[in-house]
Amino acid sequence: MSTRNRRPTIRDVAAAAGVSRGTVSRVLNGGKLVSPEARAAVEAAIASTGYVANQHARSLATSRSNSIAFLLTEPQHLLFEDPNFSVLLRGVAEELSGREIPLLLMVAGTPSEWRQITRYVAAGHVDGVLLISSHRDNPVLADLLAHDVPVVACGVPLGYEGRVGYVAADDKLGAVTMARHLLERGRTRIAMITGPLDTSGGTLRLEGYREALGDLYDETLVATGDYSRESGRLAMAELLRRRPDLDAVFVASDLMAAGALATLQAEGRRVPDDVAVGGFDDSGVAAAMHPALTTMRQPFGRISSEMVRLLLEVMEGEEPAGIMLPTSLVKRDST
Amino acid sequence: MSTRNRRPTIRDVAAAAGVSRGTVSRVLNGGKLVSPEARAAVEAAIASTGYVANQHARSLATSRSNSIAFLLTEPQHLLFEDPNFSVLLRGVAEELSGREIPLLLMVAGTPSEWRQITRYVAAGHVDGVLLISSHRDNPVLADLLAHDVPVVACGVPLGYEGRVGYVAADDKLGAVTMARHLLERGRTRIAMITGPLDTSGGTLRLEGYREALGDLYDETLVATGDYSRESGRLAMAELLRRRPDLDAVFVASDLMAAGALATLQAEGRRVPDDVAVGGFDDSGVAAAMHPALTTMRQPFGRISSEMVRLLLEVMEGEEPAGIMLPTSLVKRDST
DNA sequence: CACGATGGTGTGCACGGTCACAGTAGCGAT
DNA sequence: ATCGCTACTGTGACCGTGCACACCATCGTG
Repeated sequence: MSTRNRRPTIRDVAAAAGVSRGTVSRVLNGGKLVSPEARAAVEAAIASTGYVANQHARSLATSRSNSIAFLLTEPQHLLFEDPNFSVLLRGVAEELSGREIPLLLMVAGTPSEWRQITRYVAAGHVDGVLLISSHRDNPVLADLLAHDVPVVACGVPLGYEGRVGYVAADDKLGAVTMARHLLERGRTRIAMITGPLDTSGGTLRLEGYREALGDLYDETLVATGDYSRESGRLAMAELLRRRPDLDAVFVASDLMAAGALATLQAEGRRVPDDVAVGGFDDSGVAAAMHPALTTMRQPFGRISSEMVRLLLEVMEGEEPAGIMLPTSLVKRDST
Repeated sequence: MSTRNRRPTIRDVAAAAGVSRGTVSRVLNGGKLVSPEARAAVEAAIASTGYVANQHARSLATSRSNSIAFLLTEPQHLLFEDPNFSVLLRGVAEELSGREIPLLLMVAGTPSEWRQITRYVAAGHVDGVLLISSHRDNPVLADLLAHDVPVVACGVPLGYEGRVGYVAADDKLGAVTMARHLLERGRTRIAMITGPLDTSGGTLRLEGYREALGDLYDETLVATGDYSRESGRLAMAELLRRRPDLDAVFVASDLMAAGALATLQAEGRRVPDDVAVGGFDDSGVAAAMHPALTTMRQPFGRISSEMVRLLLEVMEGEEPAGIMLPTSLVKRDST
């Protein structure tokens, strides 16, 4: 007399409600062609039997999985270090939890994992993909598009504009804003530590900085990092070697800014008196730094919710749109 | 002449290989009763057709989903702030990526989400659950066990020892180690900022501290936080008010230690000269703090890989085991 | 030579849904 | 009375697998 008989199926519900499977199915899928009495009976039967639809059977019949993937095509250590990923992930999970759409987390850091994931996704195991931070030479995006998989990218997808939906912060304008802010503070030898230049965020922030600086721009003021704290530390050291006279630095991520700040302080530069430091992201570390970091806030909450919304639209057959969200300057103590 | 006909099925493969569906199925599932020629033919056919098994059909037939869930039963903002979660998540994803087992991320911070998730999991949509940080009053664990869902918890599951598998760092011994380290440094008025006391990590670290202090223990030296940076800041302020004479503080997480450090510095206490600070976790912020934080390293990599290994075992029908992993003291500049 | 093992293979059914289609009842209009 | 229309309901086929079972050679053995 175990209660571990069998999960109730749609047939059990139909029997309990005195209707047919078809009617139960219609109730489940919100069809309008159901009489009020039948609907009530079915709903009562569902409650009394404790019925929960079998997603696998449903997927088999409809060939839709009703799930989406959060795909990270970065070496794993970046998920580990960069807080932005987890912030995005959180936003997406939150946005999705109300909609009963399961979220699959996929991390593919190596070419062999790229192939594996592509195969898996192309096989129809997920209905759509939220693609995070794809470098330009990464073939995953092209493969997904070739298989008609709905994709929404985070950040402008270099080389695929118009063919794939995306949500991005306005990196260029943000960089312009920060650079102008530093100029207004009276700084004239403003260095920059960029992100990887094969990503849209990396290049666009550099572009904005360059544009805002105008004649003050000089390539000896620019060093490149990879968004890790350590790379910020190294890039700052390199910049100080090349341009000991610099009086400000715009760092393309808060985490790199933390590294840069450590270098500056180790070298005895006072921040912001000797060198002003501006970051990008407004991640958790920004406010906790000493001095607290002036930075450009990215609207991560909106980015993730818009990504989800857009992906669902694309999955419905809409044309992929591109959404650009504004960043905002958060003034603290480092500038 | 579109290539968008239809995904190849096991029948297509069978036809291409000149064998029956059954034989293809046997090859796919590693059955031994297949002749070498048939196996070779099937493998060639799989390659030429680009066949990928339909997971939904397979799950329907076997009533196993071949996926596991990473279930976070915390208010969402903690995922946002606490870096340990993402470190664990990364470890789990890494461990799983080699095994072709998809990982579902579920976040359930409210009672209504708990019910929803429980329903979903109990309906058989995942084969097992990695449960992260369940507070004692959380009914999710009990519900999952009641539905015979294989579960492995992170940290000792208070009240369920023996009934559910778990992987934990040795919190108590770690706390003893840190407390002794502070004693060896000659400190005698050692305060503690604990984690939430309805979690095993929270109580066990307090126990270890208390045991190591012996006669030096005094309840005015203890304040409670919730693992957030802000709570560390507040708890430290409270401790300084109660015991301005304290000369060391053991903080139950690095993030809270960062908050505590900020308070200490704001109050003009020199670290470590006036007050030594010890953390717990060895998360990314520890080495980046000023001064760099002495802390207990938790073996997150091993924790996540052992959790996965253990869960797979339980899913195979093994009895749930408990695994305790050692922590290690990382001496830096704050003690 | 009959026989039972043994290794290999093909086939029907079940898994739990969805969906197209056929069917029915009620009702107003012709 | 017949017809067509509308609102609803039931049914069978099908989605792509795995699995139990039946079957078929082959071969060594008594």
